[in-house]
Amino acid sequence: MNFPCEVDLEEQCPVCGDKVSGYHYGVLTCESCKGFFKRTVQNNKTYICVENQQCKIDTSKRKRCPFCRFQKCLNVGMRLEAVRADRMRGGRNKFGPMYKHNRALKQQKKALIQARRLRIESNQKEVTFTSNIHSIAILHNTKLNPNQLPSLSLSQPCNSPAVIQHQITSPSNWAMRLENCSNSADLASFAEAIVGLHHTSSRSISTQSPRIPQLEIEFLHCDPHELQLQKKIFSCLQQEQACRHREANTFSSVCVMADQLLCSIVEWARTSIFFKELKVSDQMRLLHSCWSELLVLEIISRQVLYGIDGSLLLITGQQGELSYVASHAGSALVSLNQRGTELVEKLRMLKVDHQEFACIRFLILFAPDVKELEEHHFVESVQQQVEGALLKYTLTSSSQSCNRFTCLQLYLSELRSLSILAEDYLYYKHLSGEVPCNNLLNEMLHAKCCWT
DNA sequence: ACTCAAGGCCAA
DNA sequence: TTGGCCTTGAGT
Repeated sequence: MNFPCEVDLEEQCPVCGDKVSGYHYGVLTCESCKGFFKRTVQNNKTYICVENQQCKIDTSKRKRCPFCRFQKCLNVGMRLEAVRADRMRGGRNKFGPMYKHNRALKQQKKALIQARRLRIESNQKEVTFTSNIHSIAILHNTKLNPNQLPSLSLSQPCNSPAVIQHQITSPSNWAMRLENCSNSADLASFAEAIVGLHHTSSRSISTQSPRIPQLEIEFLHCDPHELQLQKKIFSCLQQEQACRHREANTFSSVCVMADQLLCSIVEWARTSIFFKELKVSDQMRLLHSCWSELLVLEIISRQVLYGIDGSLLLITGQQGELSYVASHAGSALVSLNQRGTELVEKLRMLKVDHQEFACIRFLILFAPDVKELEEHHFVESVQQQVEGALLKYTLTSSSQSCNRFTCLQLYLSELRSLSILAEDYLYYKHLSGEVPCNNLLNEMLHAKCCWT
Protein backbone atom coordinates (compact mmCIF):
# COMPACT_ATOMS: atom_id res chain seq x y z
CA MET A 1 0.00 0.00 0.00
CA ASN A 2 1.36 3.39 -0.94
CA PHE A 3 1.11 6.57 1.02
CA PRO A 4 2.86 8.97 -1.29
CA CYS A 5 1.37 12.11 0.13
CA GLU A 6 2.05 11.19 3.69
CA VAL A 7 5.65 10.59 2.91
CA ASP A 8 6.18 13.67 0.79
CA LEU A 9 3.99 16.13 2.57
CA GLU A 10 6.60 16.98 5.14
CA GLU A 11 9.14 17.88 2.50
CA GLN A 12 7.00 20.11 0.29
CA CYS A 13 6.74 23.85 0.47
CA PRO A 14 3.09 24.62 1.25
CA VAL A 15 3.24 27.59 -1.08
CA CYS A 16 4.74 26.16 -4.26
CA GLY A 17 5.49 22.51 -3.56
CA ASP A 18 9.24 22.91 -3.96
CA LYS A 19 11.68 21.31 -1.56
CA VAL A 20 11.53 22.67 1.97
CA SER A 21 14.76 24.16 3.27
CA GLY A 22 13.67 24.88 6.83
CA TYR A 23 11.41 27.12 8.84
CA HIS A 24 11.10 30.56 7.33
CA TYR A 25 8.93 33.24 8.87
CA GLY A 26 6.98 30.68 10.79
CA VAL A 27 6.42 28.01 8.15
CA LEU A 28 8.44 25.21 6.60
CA THR A 29 9.01 26.58 3.12
CA CYS A 30 11.45 26.43 0.25
CA GLU A 31 14.31 28.86 -0.18
CA SER A 32 12.67 30.71 -3.03
CA CYS A 33 9.42 31.43 -1.21
CA LYS A 34 11.45 32.52 1.78
CA GLY A 35 13.32 35.00 -0.40
CA PHE A 36 10.17 36.12 -2.15
CA PHE A 37 8.38 36.73 1.14
CA LYS A 38 11.33 38.61 2.57
CA ARG A 39 11.68 40.87 -0.48
CA THR A 40 7.98 41.58 -0.58
CA VAL A 41 7.78 42.61 3.05
CA GLN A 42 11.11 44.41 3.25
CA ASN A 43 10.42 46.49 0.18
CA ASN A 44 6.74 47.08 0.87
CA LYS A 45 5.83 45.65 -2.47
CA THR A 46 2.31 45.64 -3.75
CA TYR A 47 1.23 43.37 -6.55
CA ILE A 48 -1.79 43.13 -8.77
CA CYS A 49 -3.34 39.95 -10.07
CA VAL A 50 -4.39 40.18 -13.69
CA GLU A 51 -6.60 37.15 -13.34
CA ASN A 52 -9.18 36.48 -10.64
CA GLN A 53 -6.81 36.27 -7.67
CA GLN A 54 -7.00 32.51 -7.71
CA CYS A 55 -3.86 31.67 -9.64
CA LYS A 56 -2.42 28.27 -8.98
CA ILE A 57 1.03 28.48 -7.45
CA ASP A 58 3.53 25.72 -8.09
CA THR A 59 7.21 25.56 -8.91
CA SER A 60 6.63 26.26 -12.58
CA LYS A 61 4.03 29.01 -12.15
CA ARG A 62 5.17 30.72 -8.98
CA LYS A 63 6.84 33.55 -10.88
CA ARG A 64 3.75 34.40 -12.91
CA CYS A 65 1.59 36.01 -10.26
CA PRO A 66 3.38 37.48 -7.23
CA PHE A 67 0.05 38.71 -5.89
CA CYS A 68 -1.36 35.22 -5.54
CA ARG A 69 1.97 33.89 -4.40
CA PHE A 70 2.12 36.41 -1.58
CA GLN A 71 -1.49 35.73 -0.66
CA LYS A 72 -0.65 32.07 -0.46
CA CYS A 73 2.36 32.82 1.72
CA LEU A 74 0.05 34.65 4.12
CA ASN A 75 -2.59 31.97 3.92
CA VAL A 76 -0.20 29.21 4.87
CA GLY A 77 0.84 31.25 7.89
CA MET A 78 4.06 33.07 6.98
CA ARG A 79 4.46 35.93 9.40
CA LEU A 80 5.12 39.47 8.41
CA GLU A 81 6.50 40.27 11.82
CA ALA A 82 9.24 37.68 11.44
CA VAL A 83 10.79 39.91 8.79
CA ARG A 84 12.97 42.14 10.87
CA ALA A 85 12.47 45.87 10.76
CA ASP A 86 16.07 46.50 11.72
CA ARG A 87 17.42 43.90 9.28
CA MET A 88 19.60 42.46 12.00
CA ARG A 89 21.22 39.24 10.93
CA GLY A 90 21.63 36.03 12.81
CA GLY A 91 20.38 35.18 16.22
CA ARG A 92 17.03 33.76 17.06
CA ASN A 93 13.62 35.31 17.12
CA LYS A 94 10.74 34.86 19.47
CA PHE A 95 9.30 32.05 17.40
CA GLY A 96 12.15 29.78 18.32
CA PRO A 97 10.21 27.75 20.85
CA MET A 98 7.30 27.53 18.47
CA TYR A 99 9.45 26.06 15.73
CA LYS A 100 10.83 23.57 18.16
CA HIS A 101 7.34 22.68 19.24
CA ASN A 102 6.26 22.26 15.64
CA ARG A 103 9.15 19.97 14.88
CA ALA A 104 8.24 17.81 17.83
CA LEU A 105 4.69 17.69 16.55
CA LYS A 106 5.77 16.63 13.11
CA GLN A 107 7.81 13.86 14.63
CA GLN A 108 4.76 12.79 16.62
CA LYS A 109 2.63 12.93 13.53
CA LYS A 110 5.05 10.83 11.54
CA ALA A 111 5.14 8.28 14.32
CA LEU A 112 1.37 8.21 14.40
CA ILE A 113 1.15 7.73 10.65
CA GLN A 114 3.58 4.83 10.93
CA ALA A 115 1.51 3.34 13.71
CA ARG A 116 -1.67 3.74 11.70
CA ARG A 117 -0.08 2.16 8.68
CA LEU A 118 0.89 -0.84 10.72
CA ARG A 119 -2.56 -1.06 12.21
CA ILE A 120 -4.23 -0.79 8.84
CA GLU A 121 -1.94 -3.28 7.19
CA SER A 122 -2.74 -5.73 9.93
CA ASN A 123 -6.47 -5.09 9.81
CA GLN A 124 -7.23 -4.63 6.13
CA LYS A 125 -10.93 -5.08 6.67
CA GLU A 126 -13.36 -2.87 4.83
CA VAL A 127 -10.91 -0.05 4.88
CA THR A 128 -11.52 2.75 2.47
CA PHE A 129 -8.84 5.10 1.29
CA THR A 130 -8.68 8.02 -0.95
CA SER A 131 -5.37 8.76 -2.44
CA ASN A 132 -4.55 12.29 -1.49
CA ILE A 133 -5.47 12.71 2.15
CA HIS A 134 -4.66 10.57 5.13
CA SER A 135 -7.92 8.80 5.00
CA ILE A 136 -8.16 6.03 7.43
CA ALA A 137 -11.17 4.09 8.42
CA ILE A 138 -11.00 3.79 12.11
CA LEU A 139 -14.25 2.00 12.65
CA HIS A 140 -12.70 -1.24 11.74
CA ASN A 141 -15.65 -3.13 10.44
CA THR A 142 -18.07 -0.30 10.06
CA LYS A 143 -17.74 1.30 6.72
CA LEU A 144 -18.93 4.88 6.56
CA ASN A 145 -22.61 4.53 5.98
CA PRO A 146 -24.35 7.68 4.87
CA ASN A 147 -27.69 6.12 5.65
CA GLN A 148 -26.94 6.41 9.27
CA LEU A 149 -24.59 9.31 9.16
CA PRO A 150 -26.05 12.69 9.89
CA SER A 151 -24.28 15.27 7.86
CA LEU A 152 -23.84 17.07 11.07
CA SER A 153 -20.81 15.07 11.61
CA LEU A 154 -17.90 16.14 13.39
CA SER A 155 -14.75 17.90 13.23
CA GLN A 156 -12.23 19.33 15.54
CA PRO A 157 -11.51 22.98 15.96
CA CYS A 158 -8.48 23.77 13.93
CA ASN A 159 -7.48 26.20 16.55
CA SER A 160 -8.77 23.87 19.01
CA PRO A 161 -7.25 24.09 22.35
CA ALA A 162 -6.31 21.86 25.10
CA VAL A 163 -8.24 18.77 24.45
CA ILE A 164 -5.63 16.91 26.31
CA GLN A 165 -7.51 16.37 29.46
CA HIS A 166 -10.58 14.58 28.45
CA GLN A 167 -11.87 13.34 31.68
CA ILE A 168 -15.11 15.15 31.09
CA THR A 169 -17.47 12.28 30.97
CA SER A 170 -20.57 13.32 32.74
CA PRO A 171 -22.67 16.39 32.08
CA SER A 172 -22.19 17.81 35.51
CA ASN A 173 -18.45 17.55 35.25
CA TRP A 174 -17.84 20.20 32.72
CA ALA A 175 -19.68 22.83 34.65
CA MET A 176 -17.43 22.13 37.59
CA ARG A 177 -14.42 22.42 35.38
CA LEU A 178 -15.65 25.73 34.09
CA GLU A 179 -15.77 26.93 37.64
CA ASN A 180 -12.18 26.16 38.32
CA CYS A 181 -10.59 28.70 36.10
CA SER A 182 -10.17 32.40 36.27
CA ASN A 183 -7.52 34.70 35.03
CA SER A 184 -7.09 38.23 33.84
CA ALA A 185 -6.78 39.05 30.19
CA ASP A 186 -5.31 41.81 28.19
CA LEU A 187 -7.96 43.35 26.02
CA ALA A 188 -5.55 45.22 23.85
CA SER A 189 -3.57 42.17 22.95
CA PHE A 190 -6.66 40.24 22.13
CA ALA A 191 -7.39 41.72 18.75
CA GLU A 192 -3.86 41.04 17.66
CA ALA A 193 -3.76 37.64 19.20
CA ILE A 194 -6.95 36.55 17.59
CA VAL A 195 -6.18 37.68 14.08
CA GLY A 196 -2.50 36.98 14.27
CA LEU A 197 -0.49 39.58 12.51
CA HIS A 198 -2.05 42.44 10.62
CA HIS A 199 -1.22 42.19 7.00
CA THR A 200 0.42 45.50 6.65
CA SER A 201 4.00 45.93 5.86
CA SER A 202 4.48 48.46 8.58
CA ARG A 203 7.99 48.55 9.78
CA SER A 204 6.85 49.15 13.29
CA ILE A 205 5.44 45.69 13.60
CA SER A 206 8.52 43.84 14.61
CA THR A 207 9.65 46.47 17.05
CA GLN A 208 6.57 46.11 19.18
CA SER A 209 6.48 44.35 22.49
CA PRO A 210 6.67 40.57 22.61
CA ARG A 211 3.58 38.91 21.20
CA ILE A 212 3.11 36.17 23.67
CA PRO A 213 -0.64 35.93 23.11
CA GLN A 214 0.00 35.42 19.44
CA LEU A 215 2.40 32.66 20.22
CA GLU A 216 -0.21 31.01 22.34
CA ILE A 217 -2.67 31.24 19.52
CA GLU A 218 -0.06 29.63 17.33
CA PHE A 219 0.19 26.77 19.78
CA LEU A 220 -3.53 26.43 19.66
CA HIS A 221 -3.23 25.85 15.95
CA CYS A 222 -1.00 22.91 16.53
CA ASP A 223 -1.84 19.35 16.03
CA PRO A 224 -1.20 17.54 19.29
CA HIS A 225 -4.66 18.41 20.47
CA GLU A 226 -6.09 16.97 17.34
CA LEU A 227 -3.97 13.88 17.74
CA GLN A 228 -4.99 13.61 21.35
CA LEU A 229 -8.60 14.02 20.39
CA GLN A 230 -8.27 11.39 17.70
CA LYS A 231 -6.74 8.96 20.17
CA LYS A 232 -9.50 9.69 22.62
CA ILE A 233 -12.13 9.14 19.97
CA PHE A 234 -10.55 5.87 18.87
CA SER A 235 -10.61 4.56 22.39
CA CYS A 236 -14.18 5.74 22.93
CA LEU A 237 -15.26 4.10 19.72
CA GLN A 238 -13.59 0.89 20.70
CA GLN A 239 -15.26 0.96 24.08
CA GLU A 240 -18.56 1.75 22.52
CA GLN A 241 -18.25 -1.07 20.04
CA ALA A 242 -17.08 -3.45 22.71
CA CYS A 243 -20.22 -2.65 24.70
CA ARG A 244 -22.52 -3.03 21.77
CA HIS A 245 -20.73 -6.00 20.24
CA ARG A 246 -22.25 -6.57 16.87
CA GLU A 247 -24.99 -4.03 17.26
CA ALA A 248 -22.76 -1.05 16.67
CA ASN A 249 -24.04 1.39 14.14
CA THR A 250 -22.55 4.42 12.54
CA PHE A 251 -24.94 6.88 14.09
CA SER A 252 -23.93 5.88 17.59
CA SER A 253 -20.29 6.19 16.55
CA VAL A 254 -21.02 9.64 15.22
CA CYS A 255 -22.59 10.54 18.55
CA VAL A 256 -19.40 9.44 20.26
CA MET A 257 -17.43 11.75 17.99
CA ALA A 258 -19.89 14.58 18.50
CA ASP A 259 -19.64 14.18 22.22
CA GLN A 260 -15.87 14.29 22.22
CA LEU A 261 -15.86 17.26 19.91
CA LEU A 262 -18.25 19.07 22.18
CA CYS A 263 -15.92 18.34 25.07
CA SER A 264 -13.06 19.83 23.11
CA ILE A 265 -15.15 22.88 22.27
CA VAL A 266 -16.05 23.38 25.90
CA GLU A 267 -12.42 22.93 26.85
CA TRP A 268 -11.41 25.47 24.24
CA ALA A 269 -13.99 27.97 25.47
CA ARG A 270 -13.13 27.33 29.06
CA THR A 271 -9.50 28.30 28.54
CA SER A 272 -10.17 31.08 26.07
CA ILE A 273 -9.35 34.68 26.67
CA PHE A 274 -12.33 36.64 28.07
CA PHE A 275 -14.60 33.63 28.26
CA LYS A 276 -12.74 32.34 31.27
CA GLU A 277 -13.48 35.62 33.03
CA LEU A 278 -17.22 35.20 32.74
CA LYS A 279 -19.31 33.82 35.56
CA VAL A 280 -19.92 30.11 35.17
CA SER A 281 -23.64 30.69 34.83
CA ASP A 282 -23.03 32.97 31.85
CA GLN A 283 -20.52 30.56 30.37
CA MET A 284 -23.12 27.83 30.49
CA ARG A 285 -25.78 30.04 28.96
CA LEU A 286 -23.51 30.96 26.09
CA LEU A 287 -22.42 27.40 25.47
CA HIS A 288 -25.93 26.05 25.65
CA SER A 289 -26.87 28.62 23.10
CA CYS A 290 -24.07 28.19 20.59
CA TRP A 291 -22.76 24.64 20.84
CA SER A 292 -24.33 23.49 17.61
CA GLU A 293 -23.06 26.53 15.74
CA LEU A 294 -19.55 25.84 16.98
CA LEU A 295 -19.90 22.21 16.05
CA VAL A 296 -21.09 23.04 12.55
CA LEU A 297 -18.35 25.65 12.21
CA GLU A 298 -15.72 23.04 12.99
CA ILE A 299 -17.09 20.71 10.37
CA ILE A 300 -17.36 23.46 7.81
CA SER A 301 -13.93 24.91 8.54
CA ARG A 302 -12.36 21.49 8.28
CA GLN A 303 -13.87 21.04 4.83
CA VAL A 304 -12.79 24.52 3.74
CA LEU A 305 -9.23 24.23 5.01
CA TYR A 306 -8.45 20.57 4.43
CA GLY A 307 -11.28 18.87 2.61
CA ILE A 308 -11.63 18.14 -1.05
CA ASP A 309 -14.58 18.64 -3.34
CA GLY A 310 -17.29 16.06 -3.09
CA SER A 311 -16.11 14.53 0.17
CA LEU A 312 -16.90 14.92 3.81
CA LEU A 313 -13.74 14.87 5.90
CA LEU A 314 -14.11 13.76 9.50
CA ILE A 315 -11.86 14.35 12.46
CA THR A 316 -10.88 10.70 12.30
CA GLY A 317 -9.52 11.14 8.80
CA GLN A 318 -12.41 9.28 7.25
CA GLN A 319 -13.90 10.63 4.11
CA GLY A 320 -17.42 10.02 2.89
CA GLU A 321 -18.59 10.63 -0.63
CA LEU A 322 -21.13 13.43 -0.44
CA SER A 323 -22.93 12.20 -3.52
CA TYR A 324 -23.40 8.87 -1.83
CA VAL A 325 -24.73 10.57 1.29
CA ALA A 326 -27.09 12.60 -0.87
CA SER A 327 -28.41 9.59 -2.70
CA HIS A 328 -29.02 7.53 0.43
CA ALA A 329 -30.03 10.03 3.08
CA GLY A 330 -33.46 11.17 4.14
CA SER A 331 -34.78 14.59 3.22
CA ALA A 332 -33.53 16.32 6.37
CA LEU A 333 -30.01 15.11 5.76
CA VAL A 334 -30.14 15.87 2.06
CA SER A 335 -31.03 19.46 2.80
CA LEU A 336 -28.33 19.80 5.44
CA ASN A 337 -25.87 18.17 3.15
CA GLN A 338 -26.67 20.44 0.24
CA ARG A 339 -26.67 23.68 2.20
CA GLY A 340 -23.49 22.72 3.99
CA THR A 341 -21.79 21.95 0.71
CA GLU A 342 -22.86 25.26 -0.74
CA LEU A 343 -21.55 27.14 2.26
CA VAL A 344 -18.24 25.28 2.09
CA GLU A 345 -17.94 26.21 -1.58
CA LYS A 346 -18.57 29.89 -0.85
CA LEU A 347 -16.04 29.94 1.96
CA ARG A 348 -13.52 28.21 -0.26
CA MET A 349 -14.09 30.77 -2.99
CA LEU A 350 -13.44 33.49 -0.45
CA LYS A 351 -10.37 31.61 0.76
CA VAL A 352 -11.29 32.10 4.39
CA ASP A 353 -8.24 31.36 6.50
CA HIS A 354 -7.44 30.15 10.01
CA GLN A 355 -7.43 33.61 11.51
CA GLU A 356 -10.83 34.44 10.13
CA PHE A 357 -12.26 31.16 11.36
CA ALA A 358 -10.77 31.94 14.76
CA CYS A 359 -12.59 35.27 14.79
CA ILE A 360 -15.83 33.68 13.66
CA ARG A 361 -15.53 31.14 16.46
CA PHE A 362 -15.34 33.96 18.99
CA LEU A 363 -18.16 35.84 17.31
CA ILE A 364 -20.35 32.79 17.73
CA LEU A 365 -19.31 32.26 21.32
CA PHE A 366 -19.84 35.83 22.45
CA ALA A 367 -23.46 36.28 21.48
CA PRO A 368 -24.86 39.17 23.53
CA ASP A 369 -28.45 38.39 22.58
CA VAL A 370 -28.48 35.23 24.66
CA LYS A 371 -31.20 35.58 27.28
CA GLU A 372 -30.56 36.26 30.95
CA LEU A 373 -26.88 37.01 30.63
CA GLU A 374 -25.62 38.61 33.80
CA GLU A 375 -22.64 40.15 32.11
CA HIS A 376 -24.40 41.17 28.96
CA HIS A 377 -22.35 44.33 28.47
CA PHE A 378 -19.08 42.49 28.75
CA VAL A 379 -20.18 39.91 26.20
CA GLU A 380 -21.33 42.67 23.91
CA SER A 381 -18.08 44.56 24.21
CA VAL A 382 -16.07 41.42 23.46
CA GLN A 383 -18.18 40.76 20.41
CA GLN A 384 -17.53 44.30 19.21
CA GLN A 385 -13.81 43.82 19.80
CA VAL A 386 -13.83 40.65 17.76
CA GLU A 387 -15.80 42.27 14.98
CA GLY A 388 -13.32 45.11 14.96
CA ALA A 389 -10.42 42.69 14.82
CA LEU A 390 -12.00 40.77 11.97
CA LEU A 391 -12.78 43.94 10.07
CA LYS A 392 -9.24 45.19 10.52
CA TYR A 393 -7.88 41.86 9.40
CA THR A 394 -10.01 41.72 6.28
CA LEU A 395 -9.15 45.32 5.46
CA THR A 396 -5.45 44.64 5.57
CA SER A 397 -5.35 41.12 4.21
CA SER A 398 -7.51 41.37 1.16
CA SER A 399 -7.84 43.65 -1.80
CA GLN A 400 -11.59 43.08 -1.89
CA SER A 401 -11.72 43.93 1.77
CA CYS A 402 -15.01 45.80 1.98
CA ASN A 403 -16.99 42.99 0.47
CA ARG A 404 -15.05 40.41 2.35
CA PHE A 405 -16.18 41.46 5.80
CA THR A 406 -19.79 41.70 4.65
CA CYS A 407 -19.53 38.30 3.00
CA LEU A 408 -18.19 36.77 6.19
CA GLN A 409 -21.10 38.19 8.16
CA LEU A 410 -23.52 36.88 5.58
CA TYR A 411 -21.98 33.42 5.66
CA LEU A 412 -22.06 33.46 9.45
CA SER A 413 -25.81 33.96 9.36
CA GLU A 414 -26.07 31.08 6.88
CA LEU A 415 -24.04 28.95 9.22
CA ARG A 416 -26.44 29.86 12.02
CA SER A 417 -29.46 28.74 10.10
CA LEU A 418 -27.62 25.57 9.10
CA SER A 419 -26.86 24.83 12.73
CA ILE A 420 -30.53 25.20 13.62
CA LEU A 421 -31.35 22.54 11.05
CA ALA A 422 -28.61 20.30 12.36
CA GLU A 423 -29.65 20.81 15.94
CA ASP A 424 -33.26 20.00 15.07
CA TYR A 425 -32.13 16.84 13.36
CA LEU A 426 -30.16 15.74 16.40
CA TYR A 427 -33.00 16.78 18.67
CA TYR A 428 -35.34 14.56 16.74
CA LYS A 429 -32.89 11.72 17.17
CA HIS A 430 -32.60 12.59 20.84
CA LEU A 431 -36.36 12.46 21.35
CA SER A 432 -36.54 9.12 19.63
CA GLY A 433 -33.89 7.83 22.03
CA GLU A 434 -31.16 7.29 19.50
CA VAL A 435 -28.63 9.60 21.09
CA PRO A 436 -26.65 7.76 23.78
CA CYS A 437 -27.30 9.01 27.29
CA ASN A 438 -24.88 10.31 29.82
CA ASN A 439 -22.78 12.46 27.61
CA LEU A 440 -22.34 16.12 26.76
CA LEU A 441 -24.22 15.96 23.49
CA ASN A 442 -27.16 14.53 25.35
CA GLU A 443 -26.96 17.28 27.93
CA MET A 444 -26.93 20.00 25.29
CA LEU A 445 -29.96 18.48 23.61
CA HIS A 446 -31.65 18.04 26.95
CA ALA A 447 -31.01 21.69 27.77
CA LYS A 448 -32.67 22.58 24.49
CA CYS A 449 -35.81 20.72 25.47
CA CYS A 450 -35.85 22.41 28.89
CA TRP A 451 -35.48 25.89 27.48
CA THR A 452 -37.83 25.63 24.55
C1' DA B 1 30.74 24.25 19.73
C1' DC B 2 26.68 23.64 17.44
C1' DT B 3 22.08 24.86 15.53
C1' DC B 4 19.22 27.15 12.46
C1' DA B 5 16.43 31.02 11.05
C1' DA B 6 17.35 35.49 10.12
C1' DG B 7 19.54 38.87 6.28
C1' DG B 8 22.83 39.49 2.31
C1' DC B 9 24.92 38.58 -2.10
C1' DC B 10 24.98 37.91 -6.89
C1' DA B 11 24.64 35.14 -11.30
C1' DA B 12 20.96 34.08 -14.21
C1' DT C 1 13.21 39.83 -10.00
C1' DT C 2 14.43 35.32 -8.76
C1' DG C 3 16.49 31.79 -6.01
C1' DG C 4 20.60 29.23 -4.45
C1' DC C 5 24.24 29.79 -1.47
C1' DC C 6 26.68 32.42 2.15
C1' DT C 7 27.20 34.95 6.62
C1' DT C 8 25.58 36.08 11.02
C1' DG C 9 24.59 35.53 15.88
C1' DA C 10 21.27 34.43 19.90
C1' DG C 11 19.94 30.38 21.98
C1' DT C 12 21.09 25.68 23.48
